[in-house]
Amino acid sequence: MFLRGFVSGTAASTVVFAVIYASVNRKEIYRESDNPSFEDINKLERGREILKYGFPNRGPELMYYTNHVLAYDRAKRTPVWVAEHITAETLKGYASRKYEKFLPDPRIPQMFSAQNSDYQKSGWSRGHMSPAGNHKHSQEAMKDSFFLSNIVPQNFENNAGFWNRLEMYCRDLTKDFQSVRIISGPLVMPYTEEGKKFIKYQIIGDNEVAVPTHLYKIILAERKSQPVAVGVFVIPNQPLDFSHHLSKYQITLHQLESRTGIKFVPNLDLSKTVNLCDIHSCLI
DNA sequence: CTGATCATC
DNA sequence: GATGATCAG
Repeated sequence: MFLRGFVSGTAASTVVFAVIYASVNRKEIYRESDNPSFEDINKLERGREILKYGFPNRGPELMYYTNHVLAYDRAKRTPVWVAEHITAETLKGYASRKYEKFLPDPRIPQMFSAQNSDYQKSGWSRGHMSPAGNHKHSQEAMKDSFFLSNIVPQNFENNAGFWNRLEMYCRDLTKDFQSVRIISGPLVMPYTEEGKKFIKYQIIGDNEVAVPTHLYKIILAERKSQPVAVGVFVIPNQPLDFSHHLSKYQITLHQLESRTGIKFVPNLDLSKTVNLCDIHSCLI
């Protein structure tokens, strides 16, 4: 079974603590800024003068929806990451995707937003990060999931196949765990050429939506209010044979952090290679 | 479940 | 262009 290797992985516990401590750490930062020193006040006032007429604010603010939260990448016109929380209860219901269609997110300024026309005839399908199937308890929640802010250009066969199986696996986890939290997103991985590293990715449509080279999911399950299992998946955005072993697709926590914007605890060893699961045994 | 596409109004 | 039926993995 999937679960065995899943729970026992050493990287698993590392990421559990990383996710949990991230929020604690932010509170400490806020506490410091509540009581700034004189030097900090001088910097703040000087900074306000420097930035008097504005500045390019590229820090993605969190966007909250009925049943998911995301950070949006205005340059790539895709989410940076999408977070969700599912339980056996929230997966029940009769909400259906037949009532919904993909729409540009009205909360994203048009010049930074993807349009359906970008995807049509691009060769890439519109792939949910927070899946429609995770919002069956609420038609409104499902409607939110069809905003293009939750969508990434994804290989069609991968979307209907391997990625779909991974989403099904996440839902299955709620049978064994009281609660499952999932962070999903697109990833552009570098390649090496003549000893140098490069990043290259396709852009589609008039709005130049970025096609990721990979997709990832970070899964944290919970039992008796304790996180007891976690998995990190990084899979290429291409047709995948279910029987193929993905051990070669390894990634360090540092790479994951720098490419996704997800923040891990400061004292974590980010050079540690994440132990990717043996997908073959996972999904059967 | 995951999607696109085509006929129809 | 919107909608619903149909098709495919």
